[in-house]
Amino acid sequence: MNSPAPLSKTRMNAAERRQLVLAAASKAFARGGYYGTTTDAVAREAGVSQPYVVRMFGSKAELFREVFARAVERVMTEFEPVLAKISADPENEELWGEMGAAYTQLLLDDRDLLLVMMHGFAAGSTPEIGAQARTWMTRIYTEIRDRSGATPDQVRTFIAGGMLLNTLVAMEAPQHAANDADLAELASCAFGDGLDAAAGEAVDATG
Amino acid sequence: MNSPAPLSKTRMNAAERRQLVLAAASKAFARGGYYGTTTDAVAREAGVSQPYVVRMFGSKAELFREVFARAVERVMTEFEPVLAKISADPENEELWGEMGAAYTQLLLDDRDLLLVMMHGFAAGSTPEIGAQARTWMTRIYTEIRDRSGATPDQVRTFIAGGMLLNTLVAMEAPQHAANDADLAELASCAFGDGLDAAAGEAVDATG
DNA sequence: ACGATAAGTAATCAAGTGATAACCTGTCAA
DNA sequence: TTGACAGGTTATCACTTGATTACTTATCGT
Repeated sequence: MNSPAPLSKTRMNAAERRQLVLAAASKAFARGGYYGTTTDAVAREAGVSQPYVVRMFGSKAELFREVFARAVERVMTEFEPVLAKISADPENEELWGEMGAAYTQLLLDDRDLLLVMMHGFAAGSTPEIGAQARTWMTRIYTEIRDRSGATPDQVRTFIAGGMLLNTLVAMEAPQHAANDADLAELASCAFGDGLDAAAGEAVDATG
Repeated sequence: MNSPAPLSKTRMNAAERRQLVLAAASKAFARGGYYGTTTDAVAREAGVSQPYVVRMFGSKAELFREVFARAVERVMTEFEPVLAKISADPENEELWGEMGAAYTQLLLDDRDLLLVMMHGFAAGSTPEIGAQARTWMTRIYTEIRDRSGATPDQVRTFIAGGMLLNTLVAMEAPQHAANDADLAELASCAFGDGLDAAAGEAVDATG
């Protein structure tokens, strides 16, 4: 299937290589989701052989689980300081904007994380993934709720906004905003400022 | 691959059969998304042979496009009367609740529609699907905005709520709410009333 | 009756896919 | 030096999957 010429003869220790493969898998799964991504694509992205990827994680499903978990954990970590602020000053509605900004920033920083997260949720009807997806969604919800002391509806609204952002990124709305004023309006409304930075280079109208 | 014994010798005309296959495809794609669903699964669901499905629509991608389009169109149709009301009485904030209720009702009525829609959006990075996904998202946005006369942010908030509902349904949150009080709280907050009806039979904790 | 056309199916394929087994080769302790 | 283990790869498999081709058989106008 795939057998990249080893770029260098020097070897990595397993832990290092593992991180590298996880990063590659994150990128690959972000694009295609669970079913739409082959282990070979991950391997190529990582610059290793396909059997190595499979053996390293046992199975494709196991690999996805790990990538999924890392993504959610990273998101939660990024929320942490803002949640601390909200916890200290619960009345300050403005801090929710800061939460949104944190999410948007993460998106600009590493969109793959959020896309992986979304694909995990979307593949929730697949039993192997679904249970984990529910667990993570619950964790996200309770963490935000408990740390912020917000009402369920406040938390719901925030998470909902995140889901829309994920969706817009998944359909590459920012890249195509230049060709569609209405889509641009929705995107800029959802992303707030900093969208322009996110857009990167636009894509021609045929895309 | 699949060759179901013809249940009856009587034939349908193509148009009828087409609708039947589209309904089956809707169900199948709702579960697995684009990549996670085989044409054979669609065929089995429809009770026809796999080659027939492919030939009838030209390709799997074409079939999905049609299913996707029907789903979005159906959703828009369902919004129509409520949008008319909002248009006539723009100040009445309560009508947005009615929009949400319309969406929830559609969800209870035929969750497949919304799941297909979501999977279409989620698969947006696949070029064949992405362009259509963006077109539809734009259509939904402009339609709601123009017919209601609402601000972009009002519309954004509404669509965001829809995306969360889709996600929760995709991960089968209602069915598992009984086993997880926090997930149940989020779900009941997102769905509003009528969730209990949606839950149907719960599923044991291993699911 | 009959033949043309539409509504299907059976058989088959080439490509792709996750996984396994067997093998190679740096690296490092003794 | 050497030998053993960790870090990889090559080769290969069984199975799936979308698609194509060729065939069968209802149905209906004449």
